[in-house]
Amino acid sequence: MLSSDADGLSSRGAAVEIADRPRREVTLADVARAAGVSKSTASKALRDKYGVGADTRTRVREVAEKLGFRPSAVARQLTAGRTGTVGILTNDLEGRFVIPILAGAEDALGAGELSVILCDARGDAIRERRHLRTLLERRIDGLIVVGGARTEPRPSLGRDLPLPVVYAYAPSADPEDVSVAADDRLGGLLAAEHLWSIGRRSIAYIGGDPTYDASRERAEGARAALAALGGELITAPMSAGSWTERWGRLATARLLDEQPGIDAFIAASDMLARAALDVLRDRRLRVPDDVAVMGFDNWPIIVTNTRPELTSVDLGLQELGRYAASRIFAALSGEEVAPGLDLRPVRVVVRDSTVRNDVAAD
Amino acid sequence: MLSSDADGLSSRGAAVEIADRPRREVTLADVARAAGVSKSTASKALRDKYGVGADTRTRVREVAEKLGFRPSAVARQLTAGRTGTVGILTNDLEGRFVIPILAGAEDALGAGELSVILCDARGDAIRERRHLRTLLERRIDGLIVVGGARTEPRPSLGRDLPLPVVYAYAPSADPEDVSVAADDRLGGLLAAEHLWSIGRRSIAYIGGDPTYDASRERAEGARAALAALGGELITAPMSAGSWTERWGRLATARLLDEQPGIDAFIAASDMLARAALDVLRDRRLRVPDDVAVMGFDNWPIIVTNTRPELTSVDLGLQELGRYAASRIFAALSGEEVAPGLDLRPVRVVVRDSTVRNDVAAD
DNA sequence: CTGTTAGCGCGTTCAA
DNA sequence: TTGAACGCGCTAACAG
Repeated sequence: MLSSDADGLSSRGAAVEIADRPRREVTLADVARAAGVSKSTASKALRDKYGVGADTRTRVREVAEKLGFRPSAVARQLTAGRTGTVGILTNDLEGRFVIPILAGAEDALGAGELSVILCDARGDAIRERRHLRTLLERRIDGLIVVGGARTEPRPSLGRDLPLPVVYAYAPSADPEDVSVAADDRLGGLLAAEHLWSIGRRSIAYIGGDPTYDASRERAEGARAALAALGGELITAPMSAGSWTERWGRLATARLLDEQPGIDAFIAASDMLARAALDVLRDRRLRVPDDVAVMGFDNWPIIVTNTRPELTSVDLGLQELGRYAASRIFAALSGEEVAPGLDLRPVRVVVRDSTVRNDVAAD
Repeated sequence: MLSSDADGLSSRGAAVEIADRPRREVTLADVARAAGVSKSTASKALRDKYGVGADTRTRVREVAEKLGFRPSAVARQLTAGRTGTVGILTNDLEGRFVIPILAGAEDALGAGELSVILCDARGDAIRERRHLRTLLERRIDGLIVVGGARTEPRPSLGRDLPLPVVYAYAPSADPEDVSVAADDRLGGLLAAEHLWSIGRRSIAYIGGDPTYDASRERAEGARAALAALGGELITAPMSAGSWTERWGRLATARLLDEQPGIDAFIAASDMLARAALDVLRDRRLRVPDDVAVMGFDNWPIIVTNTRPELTSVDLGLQELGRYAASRIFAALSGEEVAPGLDLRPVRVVVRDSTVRNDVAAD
């Protein structure tokens, strides 16, 4: 069922008036009347303001409690000028990258008493404008724009928005906007360093769709790290690359055939790494003994289900969401938030596919 | 960067007053003044109401446009009594089952001009109460409670909430509440019928964590279907079951060893099905020729990446979210929504792991 | 310490 | 066709 019925008030003055009204919320005036004080006194009493007698306060509170009074945030917002809401605008709600960011942001915002209004434009610019309009009319205090599948810069929503805006994951194309994103290049760099540190010297990269910046950045990072260490990154022509396991298997096989002696793979995603594991298994190559493998994303459901479990670069997306929220808070409290792209650190999570920790089961 | 600066208005009367105020939104009064009409006229003009001259209307609109007027939803809500918002309360935002439901609901609600306020209680009852309080104070028009990982009934939020509430995925324990969920039993039933229809007569079930209703319901459905067809479902003792691939491999191996002649597996999840595929592959059993395999969830990233691609039961979660939203709309428009659990249909998505469609690649 | 008054920004009577 | 006045629920400024 839906709407409930009246509450258990009664007693006191306005019995007749309230009794059986077709569903009205209990208002401050009701409380004040029932407590025999004025609205402003009731208001103060309920909010620990100075200037209210202790006895009055408790009486008002009891009455409010009994009546089931819920102060209307709407009314409060009208005078306060702030709504205590932050919009989160995304284009790919179903994508798995958006979720952790969203979760992190919601968590941080909620802890700061801000509610999240969620909008999914599903990649449609028209819908995006519509949602933006709605959000502005709702007088949100801040806005987080969460990029979808790709990390490429996205069009700015404009500089003249009357509120703090933070772009997360996919930065804004306008350098004057505030953007936060995961540092893919650093990820590649750390991955290569990790493999180097465990003695691998013949490290190959399995890229994803080469039109993705993320795939290229990760390769760049690895390449740079190895160059600094005196090594070199082995790559395959990636013109046909994609994010499918099918491609992962193909690329792995090709690399193994053409470049004998490979002792480690960096895959641009966990799915690709998993594909690599499958191929290595088929070829009776031991992981990590013969070949170490690591992926990107640290996607729990994948990395803990492969055999052996998969070392992976964690992009810290939840933390990214939290960080985006913190930028909003900063702006809201008057701080000057520096414009531009703020690249956030990532980290390598080591598992059995590069360093054996315990008995390999199965 | 954050708050922008003034807009390009100027001209007309109140130049001094507005000029450089510390960031005030353009209000209806501003528009009215600038257009030389009264507030009420401006209001009507902007909303196609009768009783406004055509020329007046266009003039007001031009002015509003130029001033960048955005009617405050907050103010409107105060008198309207409705806020045009729906709360979505979940306990497992990061879980992959919540997302499609959330996406479906957001889509349907957004199309109906309702905004979504998202709250994640992360399984904490205290936090849930707090969020609920906030939502009620924000005067949401409706509430959707989206269950997390498990499908078991959850505690009701109470019968006396002054708004329509719909529980999705995990129903409310109170039969007086409105609940919608995927029909797991039907899923098991359809799965078994599908396999039977392609000639399989020795069908085994790989369950997940046996403490999950979902795992048991699916088995029940399959068992019932086979019983009706004159068959019997082969199961393994599931006391040790879980949702990991590790368990999936174990269970598959055990079933194959103990029950020779199995020609089909129904796994309680796609991950488990994937594990089964791995074992079958290791044993050089052909899929689907020797053994057909199907999973549950129809999780895109998994089912399209296995070899062969995986037949799976789609729980229609996005549609479930949409349906939950529709229940809210119904209640909001005064319809009587029947209380109780409303089980929604699921469907089998056939792929190569049960019926070969095209050349097996790789 | 308490009560009265005046908005917040909009929509909606009801007169003019 | 237009405008003045009121109210939505609450808070903040002032009086008492």
